[in-house]
Amino acid sequence: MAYRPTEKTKARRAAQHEHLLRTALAIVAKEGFQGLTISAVAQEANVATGTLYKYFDSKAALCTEVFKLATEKEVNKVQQAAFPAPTSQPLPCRQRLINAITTFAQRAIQARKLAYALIAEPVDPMVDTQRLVYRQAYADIYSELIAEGIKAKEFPMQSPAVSSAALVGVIAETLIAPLGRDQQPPLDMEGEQKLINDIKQFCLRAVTGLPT
Amino acid sequence: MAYRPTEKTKARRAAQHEHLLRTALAIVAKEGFQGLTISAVAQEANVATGTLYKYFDSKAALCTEVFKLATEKEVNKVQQAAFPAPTSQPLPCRQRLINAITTFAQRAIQARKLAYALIAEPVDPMVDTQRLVYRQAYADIYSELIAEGIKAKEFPMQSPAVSSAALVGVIAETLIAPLGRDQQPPLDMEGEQKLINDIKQFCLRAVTGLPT
DNA sequence: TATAAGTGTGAATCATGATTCACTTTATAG
DNA sequence: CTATAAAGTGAATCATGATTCACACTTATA
Repeated sequence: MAYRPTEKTKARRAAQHEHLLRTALAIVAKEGFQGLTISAVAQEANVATGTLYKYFDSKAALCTEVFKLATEKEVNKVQQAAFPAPTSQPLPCRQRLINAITTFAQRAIQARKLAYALIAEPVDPMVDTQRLVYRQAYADIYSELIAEGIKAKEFPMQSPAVSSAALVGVIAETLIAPLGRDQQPPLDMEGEQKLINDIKQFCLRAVTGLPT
Repeated sequence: MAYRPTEKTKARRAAQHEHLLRTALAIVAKEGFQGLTISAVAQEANVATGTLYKYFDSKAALCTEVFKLATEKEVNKVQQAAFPAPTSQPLPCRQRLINAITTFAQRAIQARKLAYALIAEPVDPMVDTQRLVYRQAYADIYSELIAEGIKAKEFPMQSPAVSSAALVGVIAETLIAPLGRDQQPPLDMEGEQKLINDIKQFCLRAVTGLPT
């Protein structure tokens, strides 16, 4: 009689799903969540608006998936910086903290609009919930690193939960918020290095309790 | 011939303006900017929607005024904590920093919904611009205090602009963001003190570069 | 009291953008 | 080729909430 989904059609469906998702991500990276409308995605992806709804239950669902996609990659990079594959010569926590912050900062500056969208851009509450998860993912990395540093006596006693959230706040406010809001001219290379360095020093003092 | 505004009518107009503004503020304090709609304000204030437009050019203008009203009071309190009226025995910068942070934290916990609305709630871009001003007002206080502390050799060399923004970020992320998003049960008195203390320690280490 | 200007009204209108759905097209199995 | 299920279409519909405006009511001068 009839029709039955096959490997080929399943693959096509998955490919389309990915295509739409990446199109949406590109829009967010260029214009922020403000520019992420169903019709914009449809237009950019050369499909009709209705098609989007064959792949995503709602705009909220789409936003969530976009958020996840963007998040995973970024968080992974920072995770690797904080917890590198073990080598013969293990790095001290202090150095790994520096690496994590620098990695985050540099990637954020590279894709400032995206970083702003993920961290700070005002978005509707549905997406904001997802953002909480995202920030927590970062905080968890720092939290683990700080706990390790305390145990190793590298860092003084402190609440890893509070300190890690604080670090996320520092970075969000110093680095990302000013970048994204308006069209402030981008910093030159030199100013950028100085900014990252100032942030790094602040975070180090805060976590280590030592003058830098 | 004709009509001319008089003292009495001007006063009435000013009173009405204030009444509407305070009504709007009350809504924000209770429900956040999410609940701030023209019709909600009208209803609460017992006027028609059209009346709002006799007093405010647009919703954006109303939001801006609400923001300012709420802001000024809060910023003033912190300002006073950071720069108290000079006494015979001037306080060290370190202590004034502690006072400023504590003041902010306690007021935020008192009126958590309002604090969340002002600092972190996702709002439309028009209001977000105003928020930038608000955060900057806080940052300016810290910035001046830090600069003074550096000059007095209480604090090590650092960028006051970066450190002050970082402090705002710390407070926003650790204190306010977790409070406002969902309906997390409020902390008990003890947990609250511990949280404030952890934040205080973090900030002190960051600014002074000394173990606490 | 007559006239001009200001204030208040709230239903109607707009604007934006998500969501639906009747219909067309495409892919698969017999 | 034919029947069936899925994918794609896009104009029409909904939902939300800001904004307008023709009209009624008040207040201040002459």
